[in-house]
Amino acid sequence: MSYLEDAMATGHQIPMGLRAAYLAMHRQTNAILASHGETADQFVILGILAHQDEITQQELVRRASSDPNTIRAMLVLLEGRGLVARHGHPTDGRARSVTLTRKGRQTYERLWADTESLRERLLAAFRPDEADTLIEFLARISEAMAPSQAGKSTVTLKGEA
Amino acid sequence: MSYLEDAMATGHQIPMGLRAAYLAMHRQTNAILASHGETADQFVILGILAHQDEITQQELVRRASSDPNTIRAMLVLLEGRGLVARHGHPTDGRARSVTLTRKGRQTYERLWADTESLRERLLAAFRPDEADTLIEFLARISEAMAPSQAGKSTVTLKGEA
DNA sequence: CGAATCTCAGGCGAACTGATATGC
DNA sequence: CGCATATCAGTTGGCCTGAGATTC
Repeated sequence: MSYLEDAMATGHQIPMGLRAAYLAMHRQTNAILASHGETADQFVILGILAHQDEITQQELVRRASSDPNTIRAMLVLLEGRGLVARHGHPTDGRARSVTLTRKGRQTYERLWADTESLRERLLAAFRPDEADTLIEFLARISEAMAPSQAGKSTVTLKGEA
Repeated sequence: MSYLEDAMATGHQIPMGLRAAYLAMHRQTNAILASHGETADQFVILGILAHQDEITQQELVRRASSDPNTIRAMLVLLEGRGLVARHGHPTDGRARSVTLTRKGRQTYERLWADTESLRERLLAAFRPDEADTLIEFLARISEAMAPSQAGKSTVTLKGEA
């Protein structure tokens, strides 16, 4: 195999591997949470709020790698079930600040416990230093795929930091 | 931070990082393919067929990390647009073997070219040896998240290979 | 017979586009 | 004014469950 064919194969394997890994994790998570009437994506929202409460929907959009319309629809669902609450932002009249209700926090803690075995299986596959490397690699992918990077290819990287 | 808290944070960062990376890539791919009326997931199907034609839907399900109903629905769409064809399997009467049409192959080659800059941006973020490591790490995640591994946690790994 | 492959009907969460209202 | 935040209507692709037909 030539150098170019190697690069082409690698350029194909990373997206396909990333896809397979994410979908496998997403399915397993959904399978576990389905018995509680929850989804993996809702679990993500609750998790973000559990770690930092009282944030705007805009901030939720950013941290959940989602978009305003999707986040709003999910919050409407979660609010209807009494897991989150939305209030007007104290200083910015446009914003809505989202918080976990007590029921929401209790629900999240149970879901976190139920998904413990999943995280164990994940961590068991990596040494501590490997896990750190993996996390850094994943961050590099996110950065490289960021919308602001559109149009910037290998060549244009020359003049950058 | 204690050892346990470190492990907990890592167990949280890997799924969130994986999610962010995949969604970012998926969005960028969809954004590029949208002008051709294609989706990233359809591009995946075409890519699998382009690399190995004449496979069963079952095999497509496995390689695309999908499920039979989804694959069928997507193939119906692709077949309606003349990109793929389905025939009865020669030896197994239950199976349907799927092939790319000439139009399908031409379409795929154009989509592959259009997404070239995306793969370049991805590869530019990693040294060749890092890319290999990343691919191996992603494969480990898929393996750890495989449905057959359900119920097997860290503890049960002791008696395994 | 059981198991595997595919089809079909129906429903749903998530993501998108585009337009709109409101406050910075 | 432009810009940011959020809402709303509508559409879609993708994924799921559950059922069935057919074939191995």
